[in-house]
Amino acid sequence: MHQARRPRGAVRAGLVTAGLELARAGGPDAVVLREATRMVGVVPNAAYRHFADRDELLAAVCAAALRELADRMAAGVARVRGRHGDPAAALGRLHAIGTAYLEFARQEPGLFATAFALPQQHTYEAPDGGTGQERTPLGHLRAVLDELADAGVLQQRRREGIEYPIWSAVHGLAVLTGQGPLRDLPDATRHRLAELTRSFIDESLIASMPPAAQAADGEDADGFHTPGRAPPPAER
Amino acid sequence: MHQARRPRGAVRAGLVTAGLELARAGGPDAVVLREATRMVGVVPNAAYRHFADRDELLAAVCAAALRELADRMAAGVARVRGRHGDPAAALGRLHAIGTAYLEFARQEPGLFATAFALPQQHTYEAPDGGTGQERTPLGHLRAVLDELADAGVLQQRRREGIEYPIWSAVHGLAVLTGQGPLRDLPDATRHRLAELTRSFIDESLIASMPPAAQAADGEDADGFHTPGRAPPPAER
DNA sequence: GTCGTAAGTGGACGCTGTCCACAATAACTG
DNA sequence: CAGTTATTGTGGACAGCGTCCACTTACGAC
Repeated sequence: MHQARRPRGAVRAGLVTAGLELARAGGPDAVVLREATRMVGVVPNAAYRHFADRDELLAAVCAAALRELADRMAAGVARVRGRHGDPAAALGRLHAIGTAYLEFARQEPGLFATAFALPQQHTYEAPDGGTGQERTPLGHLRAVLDELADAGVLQQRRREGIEYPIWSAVHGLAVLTGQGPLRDLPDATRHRLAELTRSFIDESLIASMPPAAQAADGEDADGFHTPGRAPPPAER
Repeated sequence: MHQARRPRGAVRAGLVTAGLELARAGGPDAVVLREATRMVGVVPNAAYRHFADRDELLAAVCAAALRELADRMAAGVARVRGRHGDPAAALGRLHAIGTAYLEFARQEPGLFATAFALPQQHTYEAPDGGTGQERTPLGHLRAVLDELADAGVLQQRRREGIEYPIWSAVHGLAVLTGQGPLRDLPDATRHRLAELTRSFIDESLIASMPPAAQAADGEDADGFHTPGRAPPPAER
């Protein structure tokens, strides 16, 4: 019983899906080639018709994980009401982006770790010929920051490059409280840290935040930013 | 020819040293038990007399890598002249900490990745019975922030918990520009991002930085913060 | 209808982490 | 100082992994 042929590209797509499932369950190290082929129902070597080696499969899985993160960020942004250019709405959208980022890292630790574990080689170019930042986390962040600058919340001369420190702060928090040394903190403390980081960014972003902007807090995804006093951060 | 016995604990220490070497060259995944035993000159199973499994060896290597990072941060701080409590010196020490952190991540990417890749189990308690934060990155950061608060640069009511957003920003930048999607940026851009993040932190930290504090820039480790205009950050 | 090529199979290799039973030394006991 | 015991290193084995090779099959183009 040789070769129960599948439709064009079904095996490749199946391998990526299977790899994504493995990554969701156990991070990048868990995406093992043989197991993926087993899930697709094909012999291990079949994978080598679609990927040069395991790293190339992992690269595809990473790209998929990154896209899922980007999509969740976009969904979080879209959930914030208010017309483009409204200062409060723009700030709410920035908060929504950070919240979506941190929630993804917490709810899908395996996928989050995989999204940023792209192997040495294989940068895996996006197939559609865009500028390459439409559906990436950085692309979404830039769009919101541009809106903040348009709305006058963020001064134009401070706009350039500001996405990197902001991304770093949110990403660093996600990593440290995810797999990092701050991982087994209680949820309340984790929320407190997220709130702390959010206000840290806000205070660096704008000289004086209008009261209306602070009201935009309620627009956040699902009460992730609990205003109640959480216990102070734990040691080490 | 059985057993050319070594002094007490020499094998264990040798395994950790060998593991550290492997981690330095290739990150946490490269610390492979059999290779470490080969370097020590012992049979693979000998490792199981000192570690329950590979993860426990990795945990020890992680702790060593983390300690090396902490020591470099301490060295960077110690290099900044100026008495304790002097605002400019305190700010210089904060900058030195961040610089040391980023330089370690850039010069020793394998060790840096390993330091934060502690396996699921095996938290690896420090043997000396201290409070557990003396020689850790967080401990050093806290000490400098305490000094900044004492010196009046950082308001006391903003002191609590501020170490986490700052750590997150620096760590996030290190990760993103190290193994992350921003890894193959030219050095000049990388420095510009570091400078950008530093001023981002400064602006969130203090309402108005005294001019004297800005002069403390010169105290930084080795001109990592080049004041010259670097090209703007690259795309994606 | 023939034929080239893409796609899947089977078997093998070396490497890894880990387990078991055994041997020899170091350390403690009397 | 003699004998027991715990510690440490050895040898051999196993399954699972990534990867390579030679072979076979089905599909699509001419």
